[in-house]
Amino acid sequence: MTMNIGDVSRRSGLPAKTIRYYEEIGLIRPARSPNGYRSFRESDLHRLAFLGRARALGFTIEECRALLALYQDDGRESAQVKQIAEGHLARIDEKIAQLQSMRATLAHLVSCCAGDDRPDCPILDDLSAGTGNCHGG
Amino acid sequence: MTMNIGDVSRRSGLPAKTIRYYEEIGLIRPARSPNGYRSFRESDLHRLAFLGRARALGFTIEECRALLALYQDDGRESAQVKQIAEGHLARIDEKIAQLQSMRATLAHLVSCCAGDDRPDCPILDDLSAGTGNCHGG
DNA sequence: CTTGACCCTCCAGTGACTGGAGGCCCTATC
DNA sequence: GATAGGGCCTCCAGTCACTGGAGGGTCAAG
Repeated sequence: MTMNIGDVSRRSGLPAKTIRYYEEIGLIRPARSPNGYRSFRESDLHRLAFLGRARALGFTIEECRALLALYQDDGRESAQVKQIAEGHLARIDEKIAQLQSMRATLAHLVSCCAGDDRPDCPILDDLSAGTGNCHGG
Repeated sequence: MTMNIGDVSRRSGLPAKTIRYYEEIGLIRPARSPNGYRSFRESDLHRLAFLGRARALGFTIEECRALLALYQDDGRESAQVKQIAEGHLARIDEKIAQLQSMRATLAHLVSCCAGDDRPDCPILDDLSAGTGNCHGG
């Protein structure tokens, strides 16, 4: 009927530690067996799976909390959900842009570095001087 | 001749807190004035600028430590530097791929959501069921 | 002599877990 | 009845790279 933490861990793919943590911060409220063990129902598992997917999409814990609340709320407006998702999407785009900028600089420096047994290194030169370019420039 | 922390902060662009932290973890070793203030030389500032640029490229603190050590080491081989940079580049590529995958899923879901005052929401449907698709395919 | 800007140390918090110590519960086996 | 094992519990500490704040000393100007 109900499951122990190991069962929901296997079925949700979330580590038991993470599930305990989610309870601690109030994302789930599993019942307790007389022996003190957490006792999960299917609805708890469903909630955990929801959380696992939302986290896998990169939503923060607080966004997950908000999404869960909207999910439970029959009077929600889909605009509220969309707003959270769009905000997150914008954050992702920012991060991608930042990483791509790093990547470009770094790839250029790497391509300039001989990578042999001599000490000359355009990577260190750039970090040292901040010129931002090497021979291939 | 020497600078206080506020000066190097302005000239390096790093917050004073960060500079103190870098000292605490042994990345820099500024001298001290009789009054207890940190007393930075140009060489300290140079080191901090190096750190700032390396961090801006996303290197971890430990990688920065290794890069600084190589920078100081006349007997280095550029291959050592290149290896660190290539490792970091690979990590960046991984992160970009992961973010782009998230982005694709999320953008699709967002495009499927009406974002109006009705409760129906393909984003929540997906998080709830994990189907990974909505009407638009 | 006071104001204000600057500097100091130490402690706590961030996000989202993760690892580990120390100990209880339950089933199976000898 | 003792023991071995696996699973569960709580609580504390650590991760990464800072960041914020309390509480207090230092210094130049007016």
